[in-house]
Amino acid sequence: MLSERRLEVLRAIVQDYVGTEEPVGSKALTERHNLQVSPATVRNDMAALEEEGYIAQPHTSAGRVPTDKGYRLFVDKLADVKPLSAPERRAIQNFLGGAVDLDDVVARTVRLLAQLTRQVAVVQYPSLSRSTVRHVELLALAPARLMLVLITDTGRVEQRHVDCLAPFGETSLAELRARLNSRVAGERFTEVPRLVADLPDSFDAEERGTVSAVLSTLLETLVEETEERLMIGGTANLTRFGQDFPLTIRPVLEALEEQVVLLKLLGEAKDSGMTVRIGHENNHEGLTSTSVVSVGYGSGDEAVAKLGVVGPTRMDYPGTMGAVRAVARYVGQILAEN
Amino acid sequence: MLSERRLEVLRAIVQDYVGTEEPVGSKALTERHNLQVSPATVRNDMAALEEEGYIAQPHTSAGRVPTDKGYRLFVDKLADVKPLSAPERRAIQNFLGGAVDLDDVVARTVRLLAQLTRQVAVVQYPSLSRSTVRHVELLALAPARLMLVLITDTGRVEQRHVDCLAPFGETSLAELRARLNSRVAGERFTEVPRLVADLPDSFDAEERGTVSAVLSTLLETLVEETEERLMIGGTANLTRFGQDFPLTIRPVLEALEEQVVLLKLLGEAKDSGMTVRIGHENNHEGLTSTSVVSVGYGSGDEAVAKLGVVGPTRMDYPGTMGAVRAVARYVGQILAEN
DNA sequence: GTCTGGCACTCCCCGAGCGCGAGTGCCAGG
DNA sequence: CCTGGCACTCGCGCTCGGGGAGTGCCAGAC
Repeated sequence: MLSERRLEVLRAIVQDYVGTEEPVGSKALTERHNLQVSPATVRNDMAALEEEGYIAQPHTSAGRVPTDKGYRLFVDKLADVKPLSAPERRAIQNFLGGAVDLDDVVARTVRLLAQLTRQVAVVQYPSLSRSTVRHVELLALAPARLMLVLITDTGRVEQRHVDCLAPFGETSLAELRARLNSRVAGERFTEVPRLVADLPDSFDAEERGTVSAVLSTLLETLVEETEERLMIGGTANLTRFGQDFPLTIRPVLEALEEQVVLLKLLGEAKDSGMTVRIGHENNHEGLTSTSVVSVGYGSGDEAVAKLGVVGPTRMDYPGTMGAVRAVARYVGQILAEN
Repeated sequence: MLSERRLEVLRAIVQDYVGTEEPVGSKALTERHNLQVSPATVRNDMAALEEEGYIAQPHTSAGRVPTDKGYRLFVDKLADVKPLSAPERRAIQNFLGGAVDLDDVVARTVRLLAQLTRQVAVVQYPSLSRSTVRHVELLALAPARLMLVLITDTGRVEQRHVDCLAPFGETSLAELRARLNSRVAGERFTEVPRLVADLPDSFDAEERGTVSAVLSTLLETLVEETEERLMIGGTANLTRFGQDFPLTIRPVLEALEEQVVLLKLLGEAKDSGMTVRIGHENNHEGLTSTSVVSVGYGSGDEAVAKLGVVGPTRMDYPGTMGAVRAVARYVGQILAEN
């Protein structure tokens, strides 16, 4: 077990390194933090911390740098989430309040997060699988072609075309629309398959094919994982990463473009509470020198999606966590208001 | 007026510089292109080209590099659009053909363009102002709250909430829906205001307020310029820019994040035919070392939106133009099929 | 007039060498 | 267990010089 002071030294190293972006030495530490001990003592502590794998030196006789393990300990034990100031909170509320629709909410959230944290922001659209159905709309585009529009309680809209074998009358369409909605409106997506299973039975044989086609399109839409969308912003902040550029920034940009990677990352995070994944914990080659801070958000108690930021492992964790948490809360509020 | 050979020299300089990314000298030129003249002659030509401002040297006694003016001449007079190969075209068609909805079409187009050109791709969503209305849907969310859904011929869906002063019956709602659609379905957005102007008159006094509210929300949606959306991809390709990184890449990323900037850029491009804006022609500080190749696309003869790529001024113009044009064509086809 | 070969000149790039300074590990003493 | 002292290490930045690619100019040939 590490002594109290050694933890204090680790905290100081993390803080200084995050601030200066340069390896920190024993002398500088004692000067900037009042540790009440001499540099030599700190050196001994550092040697111990290095032994345990919390810090490392880039070269012999250089200062120390926290390792992923060191950041992990810092986040778990040594850092408190830093709450935002009142003006900051007001600004968030004002900014998000001006949104006109879901797209706009997400877009504004991304901008906001990127600006607050000065890092890359990622916001997932409210997930279909955890939402409920607000309304299903059916339109005839052509005699044998329908459009299915699915509207969720979070305001998300999905649309699909359905080709019917036989023309489908306006009366039948109205009936199907009415029955469909009376069954699924307000229900969770996961319940829908069960609720509509016997719907085709109540239609004439000749209409049954089309009804089934509509239903299967609907079900497909509900489970479609590829439709887990997200929005990214603040990539320009990547340029503040370091100066060893192409090597660092390239794989990160590539990872960010692969929405699959990000969705997986967010998916692996805890459903409730904040998740911080540091460096190698991301299990992704391009993201070994980045950390991801994410948290769920939703209109009610339950999270409908996640948002977060991606930044260098060398980031201001308390501040970032504070911003992420605050933004998630306000987004939840905005969604609840609609 | 420049002689034939001097133009040939300029073309060779552009081609070599694009290939090697290094200033090109007279000797290398004569070796790689069979100009049938000696380096000394080429040097004279180069001096003339420099005099005219088509090329420049980074330092005394270094090779020459094309200027924006040089690229401009190259694009206008010396280069032909390079058509894609048959396999490439088939690949495009296959890839785009798999799209399930408009979002997917746009997303796939972005990926495709980025991959083909190895540059940053930008695709504008079909513009509302040039589309026609396919359907307007009205749903009652609550007694005094409606949702307005606007579906365009390009498959785009916009939704807005409308608060009514007084509850609005289901019958009235159906009537409004029917009348609204019979007037505007199939019409261009620009016509809509005229077509619905007298609609409130045909309703009872007490319903008129709500009808007006719905209409004004509809009109707002139609003119909403902020809703000109676009999608970006391939930013990782920026890392191939050069090695003097932070300085080059930073402002470009920032410009790309400002969708307003991009929309302005695309907006200034010609409506028909391909537009190439080179370096300073973009009138944007962050984009002085990038060129934008853009073209309109649409389901019919007329362009409903634009797409293009952003890359270094030192880019393969013929190839890029070929890819952009081909992709635009196929996207148009896909849209027409729906 | 136009092209060519020759020649002197310029200037960037690259690697070697060097001093400085920050930081370390270790040790002896409090 | 902490502290001050001390020798050592090693990366960084600087300068310096050689090599090479490229240029401009000029005189001569076609």
